Amino acid sequence: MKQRKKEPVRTRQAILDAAGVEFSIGGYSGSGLGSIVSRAELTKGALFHHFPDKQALAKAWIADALAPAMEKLWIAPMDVLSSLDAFRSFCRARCMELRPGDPASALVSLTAETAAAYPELGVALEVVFSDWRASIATWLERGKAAGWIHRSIQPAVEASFIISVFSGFTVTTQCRSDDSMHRTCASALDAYLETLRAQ
Amino acid sequence: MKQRKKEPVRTRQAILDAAGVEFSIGGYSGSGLGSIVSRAELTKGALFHHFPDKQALAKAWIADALAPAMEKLWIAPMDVLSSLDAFRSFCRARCMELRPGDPASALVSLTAETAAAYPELGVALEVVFSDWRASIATWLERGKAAGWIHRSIQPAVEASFIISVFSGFTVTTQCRSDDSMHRTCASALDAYLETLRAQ
DNA sequence: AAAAACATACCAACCCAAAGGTATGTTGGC
DNA sequence: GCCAACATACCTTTGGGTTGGTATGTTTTT
Repeated sequence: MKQRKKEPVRTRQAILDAAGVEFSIGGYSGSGLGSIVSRAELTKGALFHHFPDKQALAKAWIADALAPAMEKLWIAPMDVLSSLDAFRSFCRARCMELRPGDPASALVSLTAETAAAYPELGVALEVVFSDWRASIATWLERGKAAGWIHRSIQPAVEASFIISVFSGFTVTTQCRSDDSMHRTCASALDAYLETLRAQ
Repeated sequence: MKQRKKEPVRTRQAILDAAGVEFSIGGYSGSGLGSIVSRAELTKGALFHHFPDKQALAKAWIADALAPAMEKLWIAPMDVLSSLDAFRSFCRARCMELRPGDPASALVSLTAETAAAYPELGVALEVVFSDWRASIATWLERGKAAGWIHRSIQPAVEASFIISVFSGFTVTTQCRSDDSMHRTCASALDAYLETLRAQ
């Protein structure tokens, strides 16, 4: 029996990575465990050693891969944005990159697909949304305190709105292969963000 | 053999209805043809007589059920909205009703799930989006001409944005069972729409 | 008008591949 | 030696899809 070197953490990560690719393309129901393990060049034995079942795998992926990816690409960079214009160009950049591989796109697609049928996954995904939302709310708070965000803005409500806008973009841009829709979305968001400016 | 009375159109519709329920809950990959026909109290024979395969069934449902439903609930009512305030309360109402059964919710969820993996379905869904977008753009045009929408607004861009906002709402409201998120979304959209007002 | 001929609508049973998951190994490493 | 970390083989169910037939209309013929 051809047995590979034993590297549990590496193996686990390989499975999560493969699962991520499959989930991002085919969604949850559309991704078979067979495709996942073969993509990772492993076997079901390895998979079921690390995860009790498919849903647990998905939850682990959400918590251990998707959430960190969101943190890295969409949340952490906001810490250094100290003006509305900086935020706007940040949003524009994220916007133009919205494609199936992007963590935000995966987050949204998976939520849309599974939240109704698999409440447990919905909860796990909501956690990620929640962090995202909170980070934007915090940023808005900072902006209000520093004076570059209008006083009338309610950070919590506004953050929910912005999250929804990005979520919507990931859906509406999904049908088009060219990036005309991406540009339109980026422009529209840009125009909208201008309304947050302190006068 | 127990054979029901032959009512092809009724049968076809029953299958489409059942498919709609299943798709709205479990998505495309998550819905089996078995569940669909059993829900319709029919058999696979009936299904495959009316539709060549699963994808064709989905496409037929999109064109013959989803699109009309969108037209009826989200598009046609806009014809009689002759002020920004009327539009705002219309949007608020649609917003509060955003749940898995709503056509917009199904449209968004299915798009998020299938657009990447099943381009043909993506095209069919894009058609629905396109009509929706066009109707809002037209409404904005009317508003500009009549003077209750600000001159600087670009109807096409703005329409895309509004569609995205609704799409995003269907996703972000999906995890929560209570309607707190619905209210937040409705309020945020309401505040946003105010910025379209002619001064 | 009735019967024969044809076409449509549907059912029951089956097929095979793939699904998620289990049981039973081996093997590397402390 | 022993247990964690894998591999192999298999099991059961469900997936989409087919097959062959039968009941029901509809049309044609006489």
